Amino acid sequence: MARGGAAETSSVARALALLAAFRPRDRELTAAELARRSGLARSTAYRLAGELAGLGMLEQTLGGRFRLGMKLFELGQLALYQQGLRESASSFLADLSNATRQTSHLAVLDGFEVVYLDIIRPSSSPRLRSRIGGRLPATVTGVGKAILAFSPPELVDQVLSAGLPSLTSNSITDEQRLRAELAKVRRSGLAFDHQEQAVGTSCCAAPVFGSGKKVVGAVSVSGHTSSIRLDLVSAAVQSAAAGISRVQGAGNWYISP
Amino acid sequence: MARGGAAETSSVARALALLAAFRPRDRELTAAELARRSGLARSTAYRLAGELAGLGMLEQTLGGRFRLGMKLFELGQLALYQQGLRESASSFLADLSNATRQTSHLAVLDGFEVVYLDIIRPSSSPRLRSRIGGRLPATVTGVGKAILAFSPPELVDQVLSAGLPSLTSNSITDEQRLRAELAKVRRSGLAFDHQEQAVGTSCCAAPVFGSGKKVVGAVSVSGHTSSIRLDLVSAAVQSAAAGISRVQGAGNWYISP
DNA sequence: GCCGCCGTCCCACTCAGTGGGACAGGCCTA
DNA sequence: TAGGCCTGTCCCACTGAGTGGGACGGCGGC
Repeated sequence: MARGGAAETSSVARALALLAAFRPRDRELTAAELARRSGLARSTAYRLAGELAGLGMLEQTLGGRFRLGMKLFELGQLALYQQGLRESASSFLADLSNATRQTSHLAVLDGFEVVYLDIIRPSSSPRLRSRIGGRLPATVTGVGKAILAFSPPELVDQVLSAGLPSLTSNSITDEQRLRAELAKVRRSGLAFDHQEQAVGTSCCAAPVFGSGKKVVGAVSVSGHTSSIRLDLVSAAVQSAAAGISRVQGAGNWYISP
Repeated sequence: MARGGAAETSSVARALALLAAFRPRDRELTAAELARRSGLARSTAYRLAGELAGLGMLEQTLGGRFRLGMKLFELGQLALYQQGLRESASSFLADLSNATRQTSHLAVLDGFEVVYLDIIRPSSSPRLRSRIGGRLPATVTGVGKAILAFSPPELVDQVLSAGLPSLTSNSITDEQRLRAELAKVRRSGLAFDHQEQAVGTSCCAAPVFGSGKKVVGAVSVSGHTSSIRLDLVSAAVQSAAAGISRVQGAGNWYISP
């Protein structure tokens, strides 16, 4: 064999590089395009893609192009199901959206970023930029701050030392300010996002706890800054988070011990 | 190297065997359990699982056990997003559930089975057995029959020649009877499931078309046989399917050409 | 006509992946 | 307490599976 053009070595890493070559925009990619994006040799990419297609991880369309396969969706859904979080949260999220007439989110922390597990948007409400499965830096989102505030200090240190990204002029980029913010979140049980992730969007979030009172995620309600009253929705967000925590087996977590 | 215990050869196939070892029930598996289920050597399974964990496809919990990773969910969601179907269907599905007060489904065909892309259950409605990402034989479901009825004859022949599974005593197992049923579906634009997939559950489905008037999936409303009036929901199902088809770019598909 | 890019296939080389085995530790039952 | 069984974890010699360079024909634009 020979050295991979850039970095990857093992076969599985190469195969994953092919899958990771897909970005939200593109629906189908040619084998040559896959080779270019993954940095693999053309013939290798071609053969690997064919193999992945045989396994259902990719699908080959009539033009010989490739797109992400249904098996991938199936496995991903299984991953979610096994975490159990979304299942127990779904009805609470729906109630939350109905009551507030705003978009509600369920997210977990993965590395230094939050991943959205579920998003429920009332038909009346305008579409936001968030997407199920999408990810954002934890420090600029309400859900991220809600999770971090109740995470072990070592984790917070790691996240902070990785740098504080800035998505808008409101994003918190100062470490001390963020620590103070997290302390406030810890006291109130609520995290807010005042146009820190996107201009014109505000959000109110609360942490969700699992067994052992360990934080496992967060829920939020967000909407256009002009159309959402954070003070009015905060109680609903908090009670939804508490409800999900209860189902997750956290018992009565709030009202500081 | 040496022969795989059972069948698989390539590295990626081996890695996928590890992922496929997970079943809906189990949340976490030990490396040894993974080895047993996948038929791989213990040391191979151990190393591969570690590699997959490094890539985010698996997650390693404190006990050294493994579970499906968040990256998998992310990729699966991307696969769905790129198909575009669920996005455009979501509001129609929600309307459908609201209007009928029953569970609505969106499904596509994959091989000889249907895969559920989305399921919306009104909070009042009891939980059915269906699961997002779950699959069932096409011939015993309303959505499956709706899709098959408008699929190329060759595909129907393939599905039929693969055998007609029987999940309840109502499942159609006779090829001629199923062909007659599909013809009826083609005329009416509606497919029904009278306890053919599960005893006590009935369903009404309609096909969804994409560009070129090609069938791309189906929507359905289903509920407990005693609580659902199929004749009353059929119009709603049909109009929802038509709406999704319109958004998908199928134009006016119905009213036979 | 030429050029560039595509999908597809072949094949010799070689090193990455494989699995047998070893070791320590945990959890049973006896 | 001793024995058995099953873990997680690591090492390492062997080898065949995976790699990528290259070739071929077809397609589309200039």
